[in-house]
Amino acid sequence: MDIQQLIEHGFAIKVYLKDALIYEPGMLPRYVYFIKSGEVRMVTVSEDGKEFIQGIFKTGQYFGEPALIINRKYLAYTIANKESEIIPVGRKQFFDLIETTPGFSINLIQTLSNRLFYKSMMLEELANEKAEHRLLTIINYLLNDIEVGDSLKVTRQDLADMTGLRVETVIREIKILSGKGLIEVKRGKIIRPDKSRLAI
Amino acid sequence: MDIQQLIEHGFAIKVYLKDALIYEPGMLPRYVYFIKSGEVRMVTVSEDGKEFIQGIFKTGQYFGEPALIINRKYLAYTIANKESEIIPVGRKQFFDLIETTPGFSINLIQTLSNRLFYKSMMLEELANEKAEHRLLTIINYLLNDIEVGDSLKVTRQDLADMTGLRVETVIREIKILSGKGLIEVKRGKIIRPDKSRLAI
DNA sequence: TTCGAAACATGATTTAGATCATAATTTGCA
DNA sequence: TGCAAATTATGATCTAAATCATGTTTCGAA
Repeated sequence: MDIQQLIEHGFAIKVYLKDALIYEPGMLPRYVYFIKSGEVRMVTVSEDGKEFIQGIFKTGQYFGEPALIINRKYLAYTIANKESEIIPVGRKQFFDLIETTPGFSINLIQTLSNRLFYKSMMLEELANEKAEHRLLTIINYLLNDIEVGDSLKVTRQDLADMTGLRVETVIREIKILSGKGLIEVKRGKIIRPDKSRLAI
Repeated sequence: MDIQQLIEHGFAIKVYLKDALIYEPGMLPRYVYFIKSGEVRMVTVSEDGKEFIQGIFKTGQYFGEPALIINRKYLAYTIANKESEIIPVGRKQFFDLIETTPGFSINLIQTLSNRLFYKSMMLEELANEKAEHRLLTIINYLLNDIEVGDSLKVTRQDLADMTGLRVETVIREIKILSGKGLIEVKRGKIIRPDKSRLAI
């Protein structure tokens, strides 16, 4: 589904400022959210306040469908990482889109499959693997999405929040991985090396 | 998609004996598997041999689509838990089904959304919550699928393999949960009580 | 009905990573 | 460009759960 098409169909754009809350756990889903510009993060928060990043969504992507489709309360908070233009699409309109927009249904199926793949991979890591392995897996996964020579723009805290580790542990393990030559770090930044070791 | 329809359309049924391997990590997906009868488990295995149960699939369900849809190698082993009749449906036929079978597309979207929901819940648990909380969450999730008064038919090892814990930890924590009255245990079996505390 | 294998149980010890404390860098923005 | 806030860094201690060891109980097949 093209965002431009949505706008032409008359859907309203809503602006969320940085750190604005889009929805929170316990709310019943009423919309699917399409991102015209900006970025949001989806996080769950444990009883003692620790965040886990369930996903990051960027321009052109949409989020919030699973809870709406199966009609269950949200599990996560979704928060704007920066000022973002979001198009909320109501339940009925969303199902209309699925039925009437050619290719949207298969696009949704692929999107869900991709997320499922990522979550299966992370579940295996969190259930069974030690800190070093977890970090290497996530780092290689993230490196896949950037150009050779570029660096990851995530903080150690972000990596901690994606792996369920603590920031001190991430800092220590990154040093170890770097020392072993398993990742390349320049001035604190993790770089995508010329030859990517892992094609995930 | 109705299994009976598949059979009428001439798809062959393959029988897997108990503990037979259906696919393993690294293989490129060629089929989606529909279960006519029986049960399979999908597990990932860590470097040191520890299993994690990614999912259990039963009669009438299908599995293996995400990897096929996004065309990536399988991450998990899929193994018959008991003798099972399985209908492998090739890539092309599967996409034909999506396009031509009324309701199949939306059924697939719902199925994927449900699995995503479960995996998001488990990721939060594995990333942030302690053994007791993890176990209580999974137990309540599983209790939802059985009748009041019935008992869970999973072993402590199964619970360990679903939560990333060790069997000794599961045994000890179940005693604690039972002692606190948070779960009901009779002769070693976890029972679904009259009033279910948690509707997840 | 018995016998061997699963499953459940429990104590002792170890350990990976959390937690706590404190400081050095880096960043962005006033 | 100066300075507070964010990020990175590092050592010391603590702890939840893993690991190891060794039963006991339950179950299913012969």
